[in-house]
Amino acid sequence: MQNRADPRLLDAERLIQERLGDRRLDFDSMLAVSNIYRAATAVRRRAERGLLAELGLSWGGFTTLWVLWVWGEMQTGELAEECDLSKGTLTGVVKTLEKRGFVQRRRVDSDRRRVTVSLTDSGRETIERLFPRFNLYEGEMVGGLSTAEKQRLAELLRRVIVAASEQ
Amino acid sequence: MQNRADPRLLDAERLIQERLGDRRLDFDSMLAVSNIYRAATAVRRRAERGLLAELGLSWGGFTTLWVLWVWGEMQTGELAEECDLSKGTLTGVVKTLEKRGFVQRRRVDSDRRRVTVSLTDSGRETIERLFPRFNLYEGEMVGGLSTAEKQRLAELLRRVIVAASEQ
DNA sequence: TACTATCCGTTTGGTAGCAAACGAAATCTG
DNA sequence: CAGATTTCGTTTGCTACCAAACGGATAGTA
Repeated sequence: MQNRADPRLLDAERLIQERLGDRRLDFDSMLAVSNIYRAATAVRRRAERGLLAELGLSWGGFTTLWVLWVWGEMQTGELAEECDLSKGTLTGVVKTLEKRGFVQRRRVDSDRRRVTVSLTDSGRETIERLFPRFNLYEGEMVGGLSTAEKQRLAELLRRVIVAASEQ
Repeated sequence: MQNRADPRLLDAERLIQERLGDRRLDFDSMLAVSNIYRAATAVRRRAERGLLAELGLSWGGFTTLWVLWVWGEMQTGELAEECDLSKGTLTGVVKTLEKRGFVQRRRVDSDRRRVTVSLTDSGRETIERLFPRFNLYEGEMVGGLSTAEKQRLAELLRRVIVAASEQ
């Protein structure tokens, strides 16, 4: 365990250590997990406020456009999984994107339970204009890390994703 | 850039590389950021479904109880910042926790704009019983990592938090 | 004192997000 | 082919979450 006064820790982390220093708990895991969550929130907020708000897009809306751009027309279920959203949530997100004219729904003739979603021309233009800027934001947010560190970070997180997704 | 067929990548990462391999973009940053977000979602969902749902607590509700446990009675504004929530959101979360009998509000006499929040006995019992189990979950979710790797992960994320929180 | 500006927590209006229930469509079984 | 089961996407009911507007309270200024 690191020293309580370690200047590399965030203020909150130091305070927690002061308050709970004598309790028996897994500090390393706690700090790793809570920093994952804090980093995700910070990243999302920065992108939403600085970039996505211009177009009235939420993080989920942006992700959906991005996935459709990369994968092309998809069925709703697949799309939800790829966007890491429940299918119920995706219905709402797609509805919002449809209202904005970015995507369109199409019922599948061969199986009329199914619905596919695809980008409209406007949606494609939007994501093609937006993504390079988004990618610049991503670069800024991890800009303090070297290439090797970014890859290391991604790799460590990949293992957390796998472990946390089990069961 | 890593090889497209690199088996260490998640399926989605491979597909994205296949689709966008010839576009000019910052892949390392993209993978780092998107894995931060995916890991946070996975971690949150696992904790909510496996543990917090028992008590009808959301992630935000749990965080609030935890912060109050560590810091003691706090003013609303401070509490919101520490929980990484907007003050409007915190009002709602505290309202829910109050309904469940876990926290109580108190108006400050010396400045009647202010309100403090503190744990009730029931809230304290709840968090004291819950946190060790939560900490075990945290340990499982990063269980594939060595102690040094957990610390490394936390440290890398710390730098992302700082960079993404600027401005 | 009055008048302004600032500071706080809450409210408002909106989207996001989930689990569970639902209805329509397809598939399986006998 | 009829009835049961499974598989889809949507709807429902709820909490969470934010930004911005709001209203009461305090502090600053003349």
